[in-house]
Amino acid sequence: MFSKACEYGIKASIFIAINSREGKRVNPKEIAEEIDSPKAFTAKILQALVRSNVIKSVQGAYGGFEIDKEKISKIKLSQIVEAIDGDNIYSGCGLGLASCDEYHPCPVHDKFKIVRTELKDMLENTNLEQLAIDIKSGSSFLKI
Amino acid sequence: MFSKACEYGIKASIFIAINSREGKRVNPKEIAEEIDSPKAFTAKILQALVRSNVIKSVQGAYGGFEIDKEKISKIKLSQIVEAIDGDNIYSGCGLGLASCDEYHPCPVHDKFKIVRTELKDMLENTNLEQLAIDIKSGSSFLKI
DNA sequence: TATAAATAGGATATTTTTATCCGAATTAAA
DNA sequence: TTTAATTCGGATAAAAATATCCTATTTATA
Ligand code: FES
Ligand code: FES
Repeated sequence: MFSKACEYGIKASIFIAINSREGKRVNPKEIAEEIDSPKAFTAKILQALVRSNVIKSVQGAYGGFEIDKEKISKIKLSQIVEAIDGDNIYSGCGLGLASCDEYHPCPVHDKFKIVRTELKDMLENTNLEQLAIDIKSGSSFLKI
Repeated sequence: MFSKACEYGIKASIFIAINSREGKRVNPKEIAEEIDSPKAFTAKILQALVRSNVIKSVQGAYGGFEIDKEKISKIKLSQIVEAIDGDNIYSGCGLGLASCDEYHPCPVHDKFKIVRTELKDMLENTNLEQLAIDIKSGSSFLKI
């Protein structure tokens, strides 16, 4: 469904959100350990998330990654997915036609569109704060 | 969402179904042209579909690929997807945890499960005959 | 101002997916 | 029985995704 990069990106964002709510910055090493991902690869993804304004980086000593507290509840899963995997999962044809077009539909268009829209709505209606809270309360997990 | 191999596999199966309904066998060259896919790669996928009993091959001169007429309406999209991409899209965790487990859920589990189940139901309730008919009537397309 | 801790980013390596090629095996028909 | 058309399957190549490594740059603090 999502690329590995995107999975790491989502989990990393959630972990950063948890820590930012407590005023703590985190670095790639901690993040990679917490979400069980390759550190250097994760660092690349973090850079991408910084460029697309999902997270913020602070360079230099005592730096790290963080998210403005007020922004945590405003960042939707869809922004993270789009930043890393692009919008194909939302708008692309399920069978790989050049574009998903009502007037030139692939055989699964009508049925696929419903599922795709539901996925889109789900991602657009889920924000980082919701996800961070569940981790914190121990009712969901970032690894294993 | 689906791999290229899976997209080609679905489109090829639909094209074979259309032709089998008319008693015609088709070969990888015709298939690749009709679904706009690389011929040799498509041939490999056809072999996999033969091995998993989705389609039937007839070797030698005047051979080709076909599907038993009575089977066309019985082959679900889900069988094709499973044969090529496996069952991860149905049963795997959306964030890549080792397994999707109610008792050890990832942060998006509850919401993701709903979408994943809807996708599964969609694929299980769609058969090749339905898809072939729309192509034949010109209301859906296999390429461009 | 020097130092140490941190992100940025380019180069490279590995793995997986996608794609191509070619000879062997099969088979219907001439 | 020979030929031509066809699938099968192994070997290889190319491209993309995933992963690693190293150096440059930034910056807070001693
Ligand atoms: S055209 Fe294929 S999903 Fe819309
Ligand atoms: S645990 Fe991640 S989707 Fe179920």
